[in-house]
Amino acid sequence: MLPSMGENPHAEHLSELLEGLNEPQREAVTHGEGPLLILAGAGSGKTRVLTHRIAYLIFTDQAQPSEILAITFTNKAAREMSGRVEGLLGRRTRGMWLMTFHAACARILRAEADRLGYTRQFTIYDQADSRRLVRRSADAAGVDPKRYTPALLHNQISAAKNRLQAAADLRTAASAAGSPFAEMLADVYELYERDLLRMNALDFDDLLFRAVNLFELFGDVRDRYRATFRHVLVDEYQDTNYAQYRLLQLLVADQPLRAGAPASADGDAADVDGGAAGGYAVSDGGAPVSEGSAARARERDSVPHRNLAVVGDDSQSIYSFRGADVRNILDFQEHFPDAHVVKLEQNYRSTERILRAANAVIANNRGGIAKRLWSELGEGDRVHLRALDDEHAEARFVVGEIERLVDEGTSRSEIAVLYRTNAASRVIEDALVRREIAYQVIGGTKFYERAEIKDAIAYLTLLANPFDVVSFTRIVNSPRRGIGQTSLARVLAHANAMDISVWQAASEPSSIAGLSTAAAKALERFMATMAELRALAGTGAEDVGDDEPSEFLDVRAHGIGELLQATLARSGYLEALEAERTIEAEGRIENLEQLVEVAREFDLATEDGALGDGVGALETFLQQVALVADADARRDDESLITLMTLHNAKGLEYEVVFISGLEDGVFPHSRSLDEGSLEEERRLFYVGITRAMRELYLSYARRRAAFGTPMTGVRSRFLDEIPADLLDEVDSLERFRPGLGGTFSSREATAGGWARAQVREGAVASFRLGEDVVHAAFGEGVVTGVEADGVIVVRFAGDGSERKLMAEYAPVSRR
DNA sequence: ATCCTGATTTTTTTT
DNA sequence: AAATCAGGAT
Repeated sequence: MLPSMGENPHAEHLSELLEGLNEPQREAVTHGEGPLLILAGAGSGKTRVLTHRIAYLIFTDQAQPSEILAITFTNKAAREMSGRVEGLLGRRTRGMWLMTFHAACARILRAEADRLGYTRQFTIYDQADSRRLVRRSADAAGVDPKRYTPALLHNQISAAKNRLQAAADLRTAASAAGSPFAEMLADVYELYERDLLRMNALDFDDLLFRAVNLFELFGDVRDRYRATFRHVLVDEYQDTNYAQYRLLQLLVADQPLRAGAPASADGDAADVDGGAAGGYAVSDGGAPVSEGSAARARERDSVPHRNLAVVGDDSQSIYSFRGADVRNILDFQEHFPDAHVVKLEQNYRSTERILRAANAVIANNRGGIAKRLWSELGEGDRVHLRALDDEHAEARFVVGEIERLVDEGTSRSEIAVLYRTNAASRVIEDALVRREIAYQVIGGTKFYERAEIKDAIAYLTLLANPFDVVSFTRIVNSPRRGIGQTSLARVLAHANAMDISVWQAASEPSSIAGLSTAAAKALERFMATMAELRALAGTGAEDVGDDEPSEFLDVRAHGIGELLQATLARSGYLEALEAERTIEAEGRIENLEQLVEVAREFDLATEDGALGDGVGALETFLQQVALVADADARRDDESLITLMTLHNAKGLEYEVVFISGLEDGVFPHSRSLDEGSLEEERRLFYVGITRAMRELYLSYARRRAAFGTPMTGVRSRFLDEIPADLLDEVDSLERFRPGLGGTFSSREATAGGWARAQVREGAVASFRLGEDVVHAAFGEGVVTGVEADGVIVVRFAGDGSERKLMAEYAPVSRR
């Protein structure tokens, strides 16, 4: 299978490519056809292996760039990998698909939208948009929003989608189980789905779900992509969910190999929507296949090639809350019995002591694939552990230590402070500001989630997709135009009744029943502005509201930057902000200017027709904006300390790492204790530890304010899992160990933060199967399972949900 | 329709 | 402590 190096024109590249790789790395890079599982411990050079493998496939002529689909989880990772592949290949990366799951699916769906009953201008709703829509659906279904919050309902729907369950599947299951909660959920899900389709919109989960639908319903489409992507590579495979697994399955293999897939993955295919199979012309133009490779692809048959290379580390699986399933990586060899397996255990990042701490911590998890990280970087310093009086003292300690390190010559860009929840950044920020140390916070309040940015985007979105009710609702009265709740409701009702787009309904205010003259006039002015902008965007308004897919807006003539600027000016949005004359408004204006700048950059970057796929520039821009997380905006600025959550830190490395808030209830988080997902918290700790190259600082506070009220806390149980000889624990006097004469034991005191208040003292945790229990938050229930480690499974009467609880710590008792 | 005020709630983690 | 929400006044 391997071409001999002598005949290969790239021979010198090849040896260069393999130089400096260790044995298992080289094995992974040079693996030929067929499934490949790369178990890559933290810091073991997995990105290197992935990028070199891509280059190797191309140099050995096993694949053209356009035949490679490389998938990451974040845009940042995609960009990084793209840069590195370019470094190896030069310009030969053109045509390669190197992007996130969501971006790849969005691109495919844009090209094939008509097959599923959408137009190519479909909107992508982020979580906030989706939630707003769920709220409306729940409202329409008569659900009490107090009892079932839109957030809870959306989570349930999202989870269902990640399991590839459509509303109809939930309905079937609900009837079978006779659960009123499930019936209600199915109601909301149905309404939500109907609205999404009507608005020509997809939520995040739909991107995956609909892509799977597409491949399942249309074999020809699936075959086309299957033939196109001869090699599929996936990074962070431990974080894939069922939908992603299924998608890969469809791309590289024939049958679903996993038995016992959650519920009926087949039932939903028919459910996509009424119009799905309804005779849309098969589009040929949208196929993302370049001329040459298309020809080559056609020569090959569509027999699944099984060329799937996945890289991951089960010990770093930390996204189960969003549907990720570690089993995907654990069972890879069952899914692909002929898989070649490579283990990367040599770590090139951290000193020995840090790795020993990490190994010791993760050893407390059961199951998983045995790995033992080692490095040649020497012993290194011990892990620093500090106990502080409260969170302010902790922040001062962290900042003081940062000042010392910087004085000694450490670059600020080499220092990161990690915490469990976004809210925890505030105290540390305060301390940094006080000492005048520049920093950046990754994640948290996101640029693209700011109201003014979302407003601006909504304007553009409505121009592209006249069906988008969410965007319309958002901007119709922003800035204030005198179109309030009542008028808005009338417009929406009218659009609904007449079965026309909101745009069309709003364009003729006179025909809307019950609309006040003032409101009608305001609406008329608003729509005149929008029509103007739409004309500026390069399209007549005549196709708006038709069910026929409209042509893409041609903004090429002006550019999106200009369109955006015109939008902000003519809508009166900027004017309204300027009139406020507040510092806050000034900040908003600055943000908007930044967004215009982003749009201009986009215009420049796509000037040379790099857009491809025959997709409109505006759609592409909006899609790009919808799919970027703020974590991508990390700057490698020399002068900034970096603050972020542990989740955001995955994949990164720093010379010096602080992990703060190591208290039970904070980390591990109280909520995860309730749900019995302690092992995932431990993996998160493992991820945090392994970010550190040289120095690792762990800290906790004995007292910490939760919701404004101070609470006493206990140091994290995870700290006791690190062998004492690895620790440098200066504050030994105040250090507390259970059973050594402390005033409380870790059994009585518990979960920090608000959960602590719910805990009764001395509740001895022993529950039996079938016992009736009552929980402080979830109400009455019955024990349906008793697991190891004091974990019990309880089915609650209230909502029929089944939850795993830590009997010892959850506020649950016999009744 | 909009603004003000007091009450209530918030803290996982994110593509 | 801060942000969001509900209800009532303007």
